[in-house]
Amino acid sequence: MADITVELPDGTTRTMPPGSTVADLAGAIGPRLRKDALVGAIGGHLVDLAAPLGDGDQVRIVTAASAEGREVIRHSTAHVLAQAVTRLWPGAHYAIGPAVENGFYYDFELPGGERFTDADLERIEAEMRAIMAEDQPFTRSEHSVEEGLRIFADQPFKVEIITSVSHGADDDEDLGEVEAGPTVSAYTNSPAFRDLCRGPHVPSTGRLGHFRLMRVAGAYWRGDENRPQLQRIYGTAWESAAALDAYLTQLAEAEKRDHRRLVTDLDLLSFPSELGGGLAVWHPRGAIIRKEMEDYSRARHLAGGYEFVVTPHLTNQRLYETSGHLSFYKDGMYPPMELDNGTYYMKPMNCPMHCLIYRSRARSYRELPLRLFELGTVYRYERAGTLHGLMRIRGFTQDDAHIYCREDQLQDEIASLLEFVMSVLRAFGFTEFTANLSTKDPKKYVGSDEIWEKATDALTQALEKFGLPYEIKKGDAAFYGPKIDIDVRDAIGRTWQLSTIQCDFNHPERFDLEYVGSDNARHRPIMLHRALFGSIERFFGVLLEHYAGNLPTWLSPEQVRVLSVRDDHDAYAETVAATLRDRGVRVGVDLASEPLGGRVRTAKMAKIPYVLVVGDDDVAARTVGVNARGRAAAVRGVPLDDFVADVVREIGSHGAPEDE
RNA sequence: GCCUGGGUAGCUCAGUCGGUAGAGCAGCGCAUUCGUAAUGCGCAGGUCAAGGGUUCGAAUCCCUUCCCAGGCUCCA
Repeated sequence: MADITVELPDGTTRTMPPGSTVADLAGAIGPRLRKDALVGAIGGHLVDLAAPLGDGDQVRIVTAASAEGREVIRHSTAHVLAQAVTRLWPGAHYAIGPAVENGFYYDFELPGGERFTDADLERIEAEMRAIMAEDQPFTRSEHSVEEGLRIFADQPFKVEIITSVSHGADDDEDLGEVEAGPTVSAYTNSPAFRDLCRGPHVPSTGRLGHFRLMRVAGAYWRGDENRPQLQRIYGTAWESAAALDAYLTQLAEAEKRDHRRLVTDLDLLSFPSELGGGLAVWHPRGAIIRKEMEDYSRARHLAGGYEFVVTPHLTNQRLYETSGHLSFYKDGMYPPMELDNGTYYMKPMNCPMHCLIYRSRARSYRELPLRLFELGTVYRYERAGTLHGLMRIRGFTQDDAHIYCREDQLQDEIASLLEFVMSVLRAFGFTEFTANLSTKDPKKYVGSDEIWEKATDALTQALEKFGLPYEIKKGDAAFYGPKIDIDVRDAIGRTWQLSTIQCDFNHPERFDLEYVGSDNARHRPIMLHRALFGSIERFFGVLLEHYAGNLPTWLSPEQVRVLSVRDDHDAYAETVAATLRDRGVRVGVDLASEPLGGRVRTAKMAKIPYVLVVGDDDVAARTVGVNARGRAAAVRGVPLDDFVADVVREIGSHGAPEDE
């Protein structure tokens, strides 16, 4: 047999003896690579190290510390999880077990309807470590469909997968397990355990080990709430102990900055159970932050050519019949109130009401674009299990605007909108943005193809203009028009979807909105929906987590706290506070009733940007001792007037003590 | 809505086999007068989420409801 020549990623070629595998190739390149190699990629398709090479193949060796490598590790760890569970619970059925972001899961059905508890995780983890210590090889085998059905005869979920794939189903979930085709593949890592799987896997279980089982959860088979609910075990797995530690540290960090903890610790707001789930009351400190956010938003909107409107929280159902929402979204609305003059609903959105304002009189083309803005509070009956602090809540306030414009204005309007959105988000400390562009679902849409194309173009060009990285989500648009969603990246690298810009060809039609053009004829305007924060509550939560509670000075409820060293400095402390207050600074005073150290600590724990300490020297020289948040040492003897000027400047520029 | 786990003082949590509830922090009072992350002592604080059941006796066992956490599903 002739030698095999393969091409490596750098373009060089290498000739190998016939029958060589990916592992042989890695070994030929270097012993270190042979050791680090986890799987290979032939023509971009991941394969086991044991896979044979073919002449002319383009081959790449994949090591553990790569996205592909981690995915393989996670997938292989999931197999070991299933193996451990079948050892501990003989007769357990295992369903699917893919790699996911940061880890993996596996779904099980235990004999006799038994459930996992948190305590079981420890046992399972120990069993997994034993399997890894046994260093079992993962061996691939291929079978006909009939054979596959026989092998997995006692695994009903596997049988269902094999059956559906062999019938040509193209369910993504199934394809994670097996590839469509006349054969199915399986991996055996001990005589006692075999799993249906497309692979590839690490060469042996000994290559795994930097993992941790995280939690038990219920999950519907096939993600369908009408089908049985399985027991899902989630885990995380990494290529090294260091990577695992880094991940666990990041989780701990995220937990520390959980907004639900911070709102309590900082006394910002609460969710009294008397109100029912998903409804918050804002305490004074939280309300100050919120007011600052709203004031800033209003000021920017005013400057941006928006007109403010106000609409009621309650409406007759006729409105939602006109808008068409009722038939679609009734489930998400609070139930109707039947009154003698009709049926009323809490409003779940502001758009239809803004349309009524537009329609309240004849509109001229000269008025367009007409930008209506409202901090509109809406109520949506989110299902109980979906509520999550401020992030998913039942009563919330949208910074909602609807822009009515002519077709020839669409392009410019969208471009300036995008700029406006990013500019406002930057003022809140976000610097990294990405976007998603959702395009037409060909099966479900209203409006002409022409207008869809025009609007999609306008959105695309705006994204290009600002160099915003974006992904196209084909068919993801609402039926009424294409949209851009903007994600921000926070201080610890998580992304949050905040803003949205949506084209709407439906409302203008349903509300019969018109304007009189320069040609004296009636035309239909285009409507844009856009929210910048999305919801104030959610944005507030995101901000808290982004800053870990250390809000920039302009947003801090208490910007400065003045502490006197002894009570004969109390009067001067009050003078300092009054001076700051006169300049619009929010300032508190903590007089000398308990030791200074304790008062400093209290102020620090409240994350107050500036703690001022005043004693003998300061009274004499009209100075303050400045202890800035995030700074190791205090600065003594700062002239009061200098401090006032600095802090006023910082507030105006949306700065924080940490910036200096 | 579904699965699992929870709900004990304002917060964080302990409470053994079913025998009427405990700590730290916070709060209040008194003392302390102190130069940068916890001054001391004392006091008060509870329908053990709510309702029902079992029991001589329930924070503890059972049922229902509400709320919370993590998932699933959903998210106009």
